[in-house]
Amino acid sequence: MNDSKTITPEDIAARLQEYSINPTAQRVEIARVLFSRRTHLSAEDVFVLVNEQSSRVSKATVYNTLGLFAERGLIREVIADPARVFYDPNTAPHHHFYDTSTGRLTDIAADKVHVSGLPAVPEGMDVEGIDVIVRVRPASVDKD
Amino acid sequence: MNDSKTITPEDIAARLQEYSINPTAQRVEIARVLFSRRTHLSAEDVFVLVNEQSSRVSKATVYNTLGLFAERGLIREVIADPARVFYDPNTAPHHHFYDTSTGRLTDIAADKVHVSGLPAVPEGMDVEGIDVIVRVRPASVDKD
DNA sequence: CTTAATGCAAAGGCTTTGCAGAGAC
DNA sequence: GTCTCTGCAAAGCCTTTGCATTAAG
Repeated sequence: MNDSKTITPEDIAARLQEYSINPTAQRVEIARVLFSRRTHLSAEDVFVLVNEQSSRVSKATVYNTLGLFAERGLIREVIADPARVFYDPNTAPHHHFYDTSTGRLTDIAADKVHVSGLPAVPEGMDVEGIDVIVRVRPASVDKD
Repeated sequence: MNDSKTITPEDIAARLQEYSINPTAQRVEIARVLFSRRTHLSAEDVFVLVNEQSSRVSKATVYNTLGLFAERGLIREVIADPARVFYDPNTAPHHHFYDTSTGRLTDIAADKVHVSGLPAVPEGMDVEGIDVIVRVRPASVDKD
């Protein structure tokens, strides 16, 4: 329970273990990058940031680790950009603005948003989550 | 305005022209595939379906044409599956169930759904659309 | 003839995979 | 020593692009 901006490797390791993830050095580094920025990062972003810091982590490990984190529920995949997956360390329910001109994502706090009138899910299905993506673009000042 | 299931090439051509799209043979074929199925089709799906029918259309043309259609507003891109873009001939506001185990999309009529409490969009931005994607998975009967 | 669209194949970007080597206990 | 993780490089998809050919008026 550390709610300041300083996150220690031990905090990270503990968190990984809560999600049944063996906290290896690389995984801790990757998690640290994610949780210290608290933004939407692509695998490439993570790869760059991790290698900027201390350890060397290969691309394969970055991809595998992000997949593992997402599968275990430590982070969330955001599918909004057709070209790449973003990983979001914020697993609390929330939504996104997606700027179609730049591909940039911005958070929308979920407590402000209410989605009503959704039909029952198909038989035998469980809801995993609800993504609300508000697609925005620069106003028509500069449209072509 | 033809609301029966039979869509003639002339209907299609007229519709393309409403969207300032020059109705070539290939484009009409592609549009026909989309509007006669009224489902979410990937570029690959369209490619297969178009070539099953009459004319031969290359993959490049399928991709370029789908992009053109989407850009002009004739169809809508649905970004829900990290692996491929789906194209939706239904441009009326509506939402989707996304089965994460199969990648299949199902429509949710928009008139049933109400999204409230969205914050104002960032300065200088216009809302292009709101996507609500309800991610579902088979209930825990058969989980692994 | 002139302009626009098509098709082929190559290239490009993101992601996954196979397998050998390194690390942890 | 055994089991797991990591890293490299190759391969796999989906999609885009360059350019010559073809179609349209």
